Amino acid sequence: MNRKIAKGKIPEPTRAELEILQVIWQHGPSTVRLVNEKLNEQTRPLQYTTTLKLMQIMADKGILVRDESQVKHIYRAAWEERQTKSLLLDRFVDAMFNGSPSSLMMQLLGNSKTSEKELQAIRDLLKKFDKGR
Amino acid sequence: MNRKIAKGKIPEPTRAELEILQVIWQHGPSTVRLVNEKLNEQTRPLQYTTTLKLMQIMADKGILVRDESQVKHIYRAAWEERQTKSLLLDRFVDAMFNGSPSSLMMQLLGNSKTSEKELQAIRDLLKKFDKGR
DNA sequence: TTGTTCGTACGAAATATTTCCTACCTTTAG
DNA sequence: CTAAAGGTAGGAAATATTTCGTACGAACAA
Repeated sequence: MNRKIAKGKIPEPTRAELEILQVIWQHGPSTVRLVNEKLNEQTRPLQYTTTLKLMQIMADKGILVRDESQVKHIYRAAWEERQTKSLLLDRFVDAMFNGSPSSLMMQLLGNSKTSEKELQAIRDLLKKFDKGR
Repeated sequence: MNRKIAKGKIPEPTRAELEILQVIWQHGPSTVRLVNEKLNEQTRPLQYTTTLKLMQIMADKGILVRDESQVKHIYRAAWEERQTKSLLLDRFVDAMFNGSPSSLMMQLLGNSKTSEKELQAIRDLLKKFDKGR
Protein backbone atom coordinates (compact mmCIF):
# COMPACT_ATOMS: atom_id res chain seq x y z
CA MET A 1 0.00 0.00 0.00
CA ASN A 2 3.05 2.18 0.13
CA ARG A 3 3.33 4.70 -2.63
CA LYS A 4 6.50 6.10 -3.98
CA ILE A 5 5.62 9.74 -3.93
CA ALA A 6 8.58 11.73 -5.10
CA LYS A 7 8.07 14.71 -2.85
CA GLY A 8 9.48 17.95 -4.09
CA LYS A 9 10.01 16.64 -7.58
CA ILE A 10 7.66 16.93 -10.50
CA PRO A 11 7.29 13.54 -12.11
CA GLU A 12 7.54 13.39 -15.89
CA PRO A 13 4.01 13.01 -17.24
CA THR A 14 3.47 10.50 -20.02
CA ARG A 15 1.68 11.44 -23.21
CA ALA A 16 -1.74 10.34 -21.97
CA GLU A 17 -1.17 12.00 -18.63
CA LEU A 18 -0.38 15.25 -20.36
CA GLU A 19 -3.73 15.13 -22.11
CA ILE A 20 -5.42 14.89 -18.74
CA LEU A 21 -3.35 17.72 -17.32
CA GLN A 22 -4.48 19.85 -20.25
CA VAL A 23 -8.09 19.41 -19.30
CA ILE A 24 -7.48 20.08 -15.64
CA TRP A 25 -5.44 23.18 -16.40
CA GLN A 26 -8.24 24.32 -18.61
CA HIS A 27 -11.14 23.62 -16.26
CA GLY A 28 -9.62 23.56 -12.81
CA PRO A 29 -10.22 20.78 -10.29
CA SER A 30 -12.48 18.21 -11.94
CA THR A 31 -14.25 14.92 -11.62
CA VAL A 32 -13.22 11.93 -13.72
CA ARG A 33 -16.52 12.24 -15.57
CA LEU A 34 -15.77 15.76 -16.73
CA VAL A 35 -12.23 14.98 -17.78
CA ASN A 36 -13.41 11.93 -19.69
CA GLU A 37 -16.06 13.92 -21.49
CA LYS A 38 -13.63 16.64 -22.49
CA LEU A 39 -11.12 14.10 -23.74
CA ASN A 40 -13.80 12.42 -25.84
CA GLU A 41 -14.89 15.75 -27.24
CA GLN A 42 -11.53 17.35 -27.74
CA THR A 43 -9.06 14.54 -28.16
CA ARG A 44 -10.05 10.95 -28.75
CA PRO A 45 -12.48 8.25 -27.63
CA LEU A 46 -11.67 6.75 -24.26
CA GLN A 47 -13.69 4.53 -21.94
CA TYR A 48 -14.60 6.09 -18.65
CA THR A 49 -12.65 3.52 -16.68
CA THR A 50 -9.56 4.20 -18.75
CA THR A 51 -9.59 7.84 -17.76
CA LEU A 52 -10.35 6.85 -14.18
CA LYS A 53 -7.41 4.48 -14.05
CA LEU A 54 -5.06 7.05 -15.51
CA MET A 55 -6.12 9.68 -13.04
CA GLN A 56 -5.72 7.23 -10.16
CA ILE A 57 -2.21 6.45 -11.33
CA MET A 58 -1.46 10.14 -11.63
CA ALA A 59 -2.64 10.67 -8.07
CA ASP A 60 -0.39 7.80 -7.04
CA LYS A 61 2.57 9.41 -8.75
CA GLY A 62 1.84 12.74 -7.19
CA ILE A 63 0.92 14.47 -10.41
CA LEU A 64 -2.65 14.96 -9.23
CA VAL A 65 -4.14 15.36 -5.78
CA ARG A 66 -7.45 13.71 -4.98
CA ASP A 67 -10.17 15.02 -2.73
CA GLU A 68 -12.16 12.00 -1.55
CA SER A 69 -14.46 13.85 0.78
CA GLN A 70 -17.25 13.65 -1.76
CA VAL A 71 -18.61 10.58 -3.46
CA LYS A 72 -17.43 12.02 -6.73
CA HIS A 73 -13.76 12.48 -6.14
CA ILE A 74 -12.25 15.74 -7.23
CA TYR A 75 -8.82 15.78 -8.79
CA ARG A 76 -6.59 18.80 -9.07
CA ALA A 77 -3.07 19.37 -10.34
CA ALA A 78 -0.50 18.85 -7.62
CA TRP A 79 1.84 21.39 -9.15
CA GLU A 80 1.45 24.89 -10.48
CA GLU A 81 0.72 24.95 -14.17
CA ARG A 82 3.49 27.50 -14.71
CA GLN A 83 5.97 25.46 -12.74
CA THR A 84 5.22 22.25 -14.61
CA LYS A 85 5.29 23.87 -18.02
CA SER A 86 8.49 25.64 -17.18
CA LEU A 87 10.13 22.36 -16.24
CA LEU A 88 8.91 20.54 -19.31
CA LEU A 89 9.92 23.42 -21.53
CA ASP A 90 13.37 23.32 -20.01
CA ARG A 91 13.71 19.64 -20.69
CA PHE A 92 12.48 20.08 -24.21
CA VAL A 93 14.95 22.87 -24.91
CA ASP A 94 17.74 20.80 -23.44
CA ALA A 95 16.86 17.72 -25.43
CA MET A 96 16.11 19.39 -28.72
CA PHE A 97 18.02 22.65 -28.80
CA ASN A 98 21.03 21.95 -26.72
CA GLY A 99 19.66 24.12 -23.94
CA SER A 100 19.55 27.21 -26.08
CA PRO A 101 16.24 29.11 -26.10
CA SER A 102 17.38 31.31 -28.97
CA SER A 103 17.86 28.21 -31.12
CA LEU A 104 14.30 27.35 -30.36
CA MET A 105 13.25 30.87 -31.33
CA MET A 106 15.04 30.54 -34.60
CA GLN A 107 13.13 27.39 -35.33
CA LEU A 108 9.92 29.12 -34.33
CA LEU A 109 10.55 32.08 -36.62
CA GLY A 110 11.23 29.83 -39.55
CA ASN A 111 8.08 27.90 -38.87
CA SER A 112 5.20 28.51 -41.20
CA LYS A 113 2.77 27.70 -38.43
CA THR A 114 3.86 30.82 -36.58
CA SER A 115 1.41 33.42 -37.81
CA GLU A 116 1.99 37.14 -38.22
CA LYS A 117 -0.32 37.71 -35.32
CA GLU A 118 1.78 35.47 -33.12
CA LEU A 119 4.95 37.21 -34.26
CA GLN A 120 3.51 40.56 -33.29
CA ALA A 121 2.56 39.15 -29.91
CA ILE A 122 6.12 37.98 -29.43
CA ARG A 123 7.54 41.39 -30.35
CA ASP A 124 5.19 43.06 -27.91
CA LEU A 125 6.07 40.64 -25.18
CA LEU A 126 9.74 41.27 -25.63
CA LYS A 127 9.23 45.03 -25.66
CA LYS A 128 7.16 44.95 -22.51
CA PHE A 129 9.62 42.62 -20.89
CA ASP A 130 12.53 44.90 -21.69
CA LYS A 131 10.78 47.97 -20.31
CA GLY A 132 10.14 46.34 -17.01
CA ARG A 133 13.76 45.95 -16.03
CA MET B 1 9.24 -9.29 -43.62
CA ASN B 2 7.10 -6.37 -44.56
CA ARG B 3 7.86 -3.20 -42.78
CA LYS B 4 5.40 -0.48 -42.08
CA ILE B 5 7.34 2.47 -43.32
CA ALA B 6 5.19 5.52 -43.09
CA LYS B 7 6.45 7.26 -46.17
CA GLY B 8 6.15 10.98 -46.18
CA LYS B 9 5.50 11.13 -42.48
CA ILE B 10 8.02 11.64 -39.74
CA PRO B 11 7.49 9.05 -37.04
CA GLU B 12 7.43 10.24 -33.45
CA PRO B 13 10.76 9.32 -31.89
CA THR B 14 10.71 7.85 -28.39
CA ARG B 15 12.90 9.24 -25.65
CA ALA B 16 15.75 6.82 -26.29
CA GLU B 17 15.49 7.34 -29.99
CA LEU B 18 15.79 11.08 -29.52
CA GLU B 19 19.06 10.55 -27.66
CA ILE B 20 20.40 8.72 -30.68
CA LEU B 21 19.18 11.38 -33.08
CA GLN B 22 21.05 13.93 -30.97
CA VAL B 23 24.31 12.14 -31.56
CA ILE B 24 23.69 11.71 -35.27
CA TRP B 25 22.70 15.33 -35.68
CA GLN B 26 25.85 16.27 -33.87
CA HIS B 27 28.26 13.98 -35.71
CA GLY B 28 26.57 13.24 -38.99
CA PRO B 29 26.19 9.72 -40.40
CA SER B 30 27.69 7.31 -37.89
CA THR B 31 28.41 3.74 -36.98
CA VAL B 32 26.69 2.07 -34.06
CA ARG B 33 30.03 1.99 -32.28
CA LEU B 34 30.41 5.76 -32.42
CA VAL B 35 26.86 6.45 -31.31
CA ASN B 36 27.21 4.03 -28.44
CA GLU B 37 30.45 5.64 -27.30
CA LYS B 38 28.96 9.13 -27.38
CA LEU B 39 25.90 8.00 -25.47
CA ASN B 40 28.08 6.42 -22.81
CA GLU B 41 30.18 9.56 -22.55
CA GLN B 42 27.47 12.16 -22.76
CA THR B 43 24.34 10.50 -21.51
CA ARG B 44 24.26 7.18 -19.72
CA PRO B 45 25.73 3.68 -19.76
CA LEU B 46 24.31 1.43 -22.47
CA GLN B 47 25.46 -1.92 -23.81
CA TYR B 48 26.60 -1.91 -27.39
CA THR B 49 23.85 -4.28 -28.49
CA THR B 50 21.23 -2.07 -26.90
CA THR B 51 22.26 0.83 -29.04
CA LEU B 52 22.49 -1.48 -32.04
CA LYS B 53 18.98 -2.77 -31.52
CA LEU B 54 17.57 0.71 -31.10
CA MET B 55 19.20 1.92 -34.27
CA GLN B 56 17.93 -1.11 -36.17
CA ILE B 57 14.42 -0.38 -34.96
CA MET B 58 14.80 3.24 -35.95
CA ALA B 59 15.87 2.18 -39.43
CA ASP B 60 12.81 -0.06 -39.56
CA LYS B 61 10.57 2.82 -38.59
CA GLY B 62 12.14 5.05 -41.16
CA ILE B 63 13.73 7.41 -38.67
CA LEU B 64 17.21 6.40 -39.77
CA VAL B 65 18.53 5.17 -43.10
CA ARG B 66 21.18 2.45 -43.15
CA ASP B 67 24.01 2.06 -45.59
CA GLU B 68 24.94 -1.63 -45.59
CA SER B 69 27.54 -1.44 -48.33
CA GLN B 70 30.29 -1.59 -45.75
CA VAL B 71 30.75 -4.16 -43.02
CA LYS B 72 30.30 -1.42 -40.48
CA HIS B 73 26.88 -0.12 -41.38
CA ILE B 74 26.48 3.61 -41.50
CA TYR B 75 23.31 5.17 -40.20
CA ARG B 76 22.09 8.62 -41.07
CA ALA B 77 18.96 10.59 -40.22
CA ALA B 78 16.18 9.96 -42.72
CA TRP B 79 14.79 13.44 -42.25
CA GLU B 80 16.29 16.90 -42.15
CA GLU B 81 17.20 17.98 -38.66
CA ARG B 82 15.33 21.26 -39.18
CA GLN B 83 12.26 19.48 -40.43
CA THR B 84 12.16 17.04 -37.56
CA LYS B 85 12.76 19.65 -34.91
CA SER B 86 10.16 21.89 -36.45
CA LEU B 87 7.59 19.12 -36.30
CA LEU B 88 8.41 18.18 -32.73
CA LEU B 89 8.38 21.81 -31.68
CA ASP B 90 4.97 22.20 -33.27
CA ARG B 91 3.62 19.23 -31.37
CA PHE B 92 5.12 20.48 -28.16
CA VAL B 93 3.59 23.92 -28.60
CA ASP B 94 0.25 22.36 -29.41
CA ALA B 95 0.32 20.05 -26.43
CA MET B 96 1.68 22.47 -23.88
CA PHE B 97 0.78 25.94 -25.04
CA ASN B 98 -2.40 25.45 -26.91
CA GLY B 99 -0.62 26.03 -30.19
CA SER B 100 0.46 29.52 -29.23
CA PRO B 101 4.17 30.28 -29.70
CA SER B 102 3.85 33.58 -27.85
CA SER B 103 2.63 31.68 -24.79
CA LEU B 104 5.75 29.63 -25.00
CA MET B 105 7.81 32.80 -25.26
CA MET B 106 6.17 34.17 -22.18
CA GLN B 107 7.15 31.07 -20.31
CA LEU B 108 10.65 31.35 -21.67
CA LEU B 109 11.01 34.98 -20.60
CA GLY B 110 9.87 34.18 -17.11
CA ASN B 111 12.30 31.32 -16.91
CA SER B 112 15.36 31.88 -14.77
CA LYS B 113 17.29 29.49 -16.96
CA THR B 114 17.06 31.93 -19.85
CA SER B 115 20.20 33.99 -19.50
CA GLU B 116 20.69 37.62 -20.45
CA LYS B 117 22.91 36.45 -23.26
CA GLU B 118 20.16 34.27 -24.62
CA LEU B 119 17.68 37.12 -24.32
CA GLN B 120 19.94 39.35 -26.34
CA ALA B 121 20.29 36.65 -28.96
CA ILE B 122 16.52 36.45 -29.17
CA ARG B 123 16.17 40.22 -29.59
CA ASP B 124 18.77 40.18 -32.35
CA LEU B 125 17.08 37.30 -34.08
CA LEU B 126 13.78 39.09 -34.09
CA LYS B 127 15.34 42.29 -35.37
CA LYS B 128 17.14 40.50 -38.17
CA PHE B 129 14.02 38.57 -39.00
CA ASP B 130 11.93 41.73 -39.20
CA LYS B 131 14.41 43.45 -41.50
CA GLY B 132 14.42 40.66 -43.96
CA ARG B 133 10.80 40.91 -44.99
C1' DT C 1 -38.43 -1.61 -1.77
C1' DT C 2 -36.20 -2.50 -5.95
C1' DG C 3 -33.81 -1.96 -9.95
C1' DT C 4 -31.19 1.32 -12.67
C1' DT C 5 -27.61 4.64 -12.83
C1' DC C 6 -23.31 6.39 -11.54
C1' DG C 7 -19.34 6.05 -8.89
C1' DT C 8 -14.67 3.71 -7.33
C1' DA C 9 -11.40 -0.36 -6.94
C1' DC C 10 -8.89 -3.86 -8.83
C1' DG C 11 -6.82 -6.97 -11.96
C1' DA C 12 -5.23 -8.13 -16.11
C1' DA C 13 -4.60 -7.93 -21.07
C1' DA C 14 -2.61 -5.45 -24.97
C1' DT C 15 1.01 -2.48 -26.50
C1' DA C 16 5.10 -0.02 -26.64
C1' DT C 17 9.65 0.64 -25.13
C1' DT C 18 14.04 -0.54 -23.41
C1' DT C 19 17.59 -3.71 -22.43
C1' DC C 20 20.68 -7.41 -23.08
C1' DC C 21 22.04 -12.41 -24.17
C1' DT C 22 23.40 -15.68 -27.52
C1' DA C 23 24.62 -17.10 -32.06
C1' DC C 24 27.15 -16.59 -35.78
C1' DC C 25 29.99 -14.21 -39.39
C1' DT C 26 34.08 -11.32 -40.92
C1' DT C 27 38.31 -9.16 -40.24
C1' DT C 28 42.73 -8.88 -38.30
C1' DA C 29 46.95 -9.83 -35.49
C1' DG C 30 50.39 -13.16 -34.89
C1' DC D 1 46.14 -21.18 -40.10
C1' DT D 2 44.16 -19.85 -35.71
C1' DA D 3 42.56 -17.11 -32.11
C1' DA D 4 40.82 -12.84 -30.73
C1' DA D 5 38.33 -8.77 -31.73
C1' DG D 6 34.57 -6.59 -33.52
C1' DG D 7 30.39 -6.75 -36.52
C1' DT D 8 25.17 -7.81 -37.25
C1' DA D 9 20.84 -10.55 -36.40
C1' DG D 10 17.32 -12.15 -33.67
C1' DG D 11 14.88 -13.53 -29.66
C1' DA D 12 13.38 -12.81 -25.35
C1' DA D 13 13.09 -10.68 -20.87
C1' DA D 14 12.12 -6.57 -18.15
C1' DT D 15 9.60 -2.30 -17.85
C1' DA D 16 6.45 1.17 -18.78
C1' DT D 17 2.21 2.64 -20.67
C1' DT D 18 -2.40 2.30 -22.15
C1' DT D 19 -6.76 0.20 -22.26
C1' DC D 20 -10.71 -1.98 -20.54
C1' DG D 21 -13.64 -5.75 -18.14
C1' DT D 22 -15.65 -7.07 -13.89
C1' DA D 23 -17.06 -6.45 -9.23
C1' DC D 24 -19.24 -4.03 -6.03
C1' DG D 25 -21.24 -0.09 -3.30
C1' DA D 26 -24.01 4.29 -3.01
C1' DA D 27 -27.52 7.30 -4.76
C1' DC D 28 -31.70 7.85 -6.90
C1' DA D 29 -36.12 7.26 -9.36
C1' DA D 30 -40.44 4.90 -9.44
